[in-house]
Amino acid sequence: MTPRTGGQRQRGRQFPAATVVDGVFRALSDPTRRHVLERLSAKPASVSELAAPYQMALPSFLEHLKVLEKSGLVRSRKVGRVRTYQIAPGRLRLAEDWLGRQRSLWERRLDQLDSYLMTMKEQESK
Amino acid sequence: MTPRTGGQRQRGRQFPAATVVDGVFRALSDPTRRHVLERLSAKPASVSELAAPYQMALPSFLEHLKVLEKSGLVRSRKVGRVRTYQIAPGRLRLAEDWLGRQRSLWERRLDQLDSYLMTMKEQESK
DNA sequence: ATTATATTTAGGAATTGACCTAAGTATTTC
DNA sequence: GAAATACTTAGGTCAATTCCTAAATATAAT
Repeated sequence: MTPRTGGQRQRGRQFPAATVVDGVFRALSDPTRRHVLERLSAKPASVSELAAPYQMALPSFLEHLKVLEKSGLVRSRKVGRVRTYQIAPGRLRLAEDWLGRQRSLWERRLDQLDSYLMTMKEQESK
Repeated sequence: MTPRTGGQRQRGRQFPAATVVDGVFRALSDPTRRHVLERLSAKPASVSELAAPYQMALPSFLEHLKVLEKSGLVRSRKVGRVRTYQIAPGRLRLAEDWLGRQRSLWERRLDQLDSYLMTMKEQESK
């Protein structure tokens, strides 16, 4: 019953438990989505208001909103036929924290050994 | 010779000029890649050293390193047959800045109007 | 010169992501 | 209640991502 019958070994991702952070960074990796977030920083807005600046078809744009909401970066509520989106700051801080932690770590390091192996001659590689 | 002959209108992405930030966030959206970065925060390491903890095939793992390097988050140099990777702090700060800017913006906002439309009843939507 | 080591390249398959058009559904408005 | 309005759902294409195996290349060691 064990796998490994033939060709493929593993198909999906190496880390099945994609953390929340994954989703946040993925959501942020798209310019449209980042623009939307910037827009929402100013104030909440409806789907059509948010979609207006883009020439993208509505359903496509909706996908982006779904990604954002699933990542926890925004929340939405529907009142009547209008759905309004709003920023949800929590997740953002999560990403920021990861980055900050990392940065502080390696900044100290790099400061310390400044160059290490790497600076020994700048001999390119590519 | 112009497109738009039939069905499809636009194929690629809406923003052809994917900024540097795009790549950085994308690179960060994968747990393997984040782990590698964490690892490199401690000190530079070779491909095989970095790959060791993962059961992934080497070529697959190499892909991740390439993504990281293309995003500018790490740099590498090959000496002899060994390629060594190292953190490159610049890009990271870029991402951190974007996040920080955003956060400060909306934190102020949310503080101000605290609830707005959204809190009017918590009527779910899903 | 061989053999071992450390990557690299080539080539593929499955999934996911980002778009699209067309056709709903639910709420107002008139 | 008929027609707008504001999303939603369904279904499809194409490209990029994420893994894989097998084979190649470059260096180092013997």
